[in-house]
Amino acid sequence: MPHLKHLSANARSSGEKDIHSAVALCRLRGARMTSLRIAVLKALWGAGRPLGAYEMRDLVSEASGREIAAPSIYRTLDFLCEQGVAARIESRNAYVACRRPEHDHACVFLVCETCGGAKEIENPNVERLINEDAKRLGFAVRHRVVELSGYCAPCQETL
Amino acid sequence: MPHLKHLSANARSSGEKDIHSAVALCRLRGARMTSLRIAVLKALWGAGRPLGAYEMRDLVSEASGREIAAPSIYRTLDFLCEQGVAARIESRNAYVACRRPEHDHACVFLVCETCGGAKEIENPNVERLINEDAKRLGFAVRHRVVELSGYCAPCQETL
DNA sequence: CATTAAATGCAACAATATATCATTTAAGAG
DNA sequence: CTCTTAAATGATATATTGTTGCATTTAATG
Repeated sequence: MPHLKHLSANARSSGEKDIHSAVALCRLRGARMTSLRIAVLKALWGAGRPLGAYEMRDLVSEASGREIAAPSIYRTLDFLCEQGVAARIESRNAYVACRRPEHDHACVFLVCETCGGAKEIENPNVERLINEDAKRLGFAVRHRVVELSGYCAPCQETL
Repeated sequence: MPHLKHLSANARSSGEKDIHSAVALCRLRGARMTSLRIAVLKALWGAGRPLGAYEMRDLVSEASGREIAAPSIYRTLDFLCEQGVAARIESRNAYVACRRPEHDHACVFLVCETCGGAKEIENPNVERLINEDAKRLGFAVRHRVVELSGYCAPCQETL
């Protein structure tokens, strides 16, 4: 495996297999996996970090050899988020491939302000506590956003 | 107290006193509380719900009788957030007055998709769990975003 | 192959946010 | 009180992010 030194740990560990299983999951649900959707998903996995919509547009446009317009990218990203194979980082206006494609999952994202990387973790206890708060207030939760920004371990060492 | 039926519960309960204590807190820290900063803070308290920056610009412009430009509004909102007397709702691109002005607080916001209202609660356990996760990963947290969107109790009854 | 709903292309535009530099304001020193 | 100086604001332009509306293409199904 040569020429991998510029790829992040996330990108290195994300093989074709992960994308294929994400694609398969969407297909199982009856969703159409078009070439654009697959291209966007590949770009997300390949980046291994949150990508802005316009950054994504440039990547996919270059990879496909033609100009993809912003609305197509936004629609595609919306679709991937609905399917749970991607997630939007609200505090960054950016999108990442999601490791937990089950629907309505509650992830915690840790976003590094230095390298721009995002780590996704699960914490059922956080989800439970939050849901308890909501229930106590009679609030019907449709979507959860739990994001931490700061400095990841590698970036702290570099300083 | 006449003519209050169009104000939200939040707005009703937010008197001058709250604003004054927020202003006093900022002053104690050595911050300059200018007329623009106070006007923006008043608008935030008065609204009792998250306001977008441009919505804020229109409100403050009308109240002051002259056009305030977007950059001034953004700078002012940034300042109020740094002081902890306001908070940004990332998933809404909006700002609310903050009931817990202590710095580096971890609030949970419950934002209603129907009425646009936002309720702010504290949950030290959520904060603790999140911090434990971060610590385990060697991640240095600088900022936390915990936001729920869904339907508040009153809006559920209306349906 | 025809039908049809979903997906995409495309152009314009709306909403959100920032950069830059000139000007004003206000706190503290003398 | 006036001067000095740093902070805050004004003003203009521009960058970035996201959406609307409608025409066209694509792909699943009969």
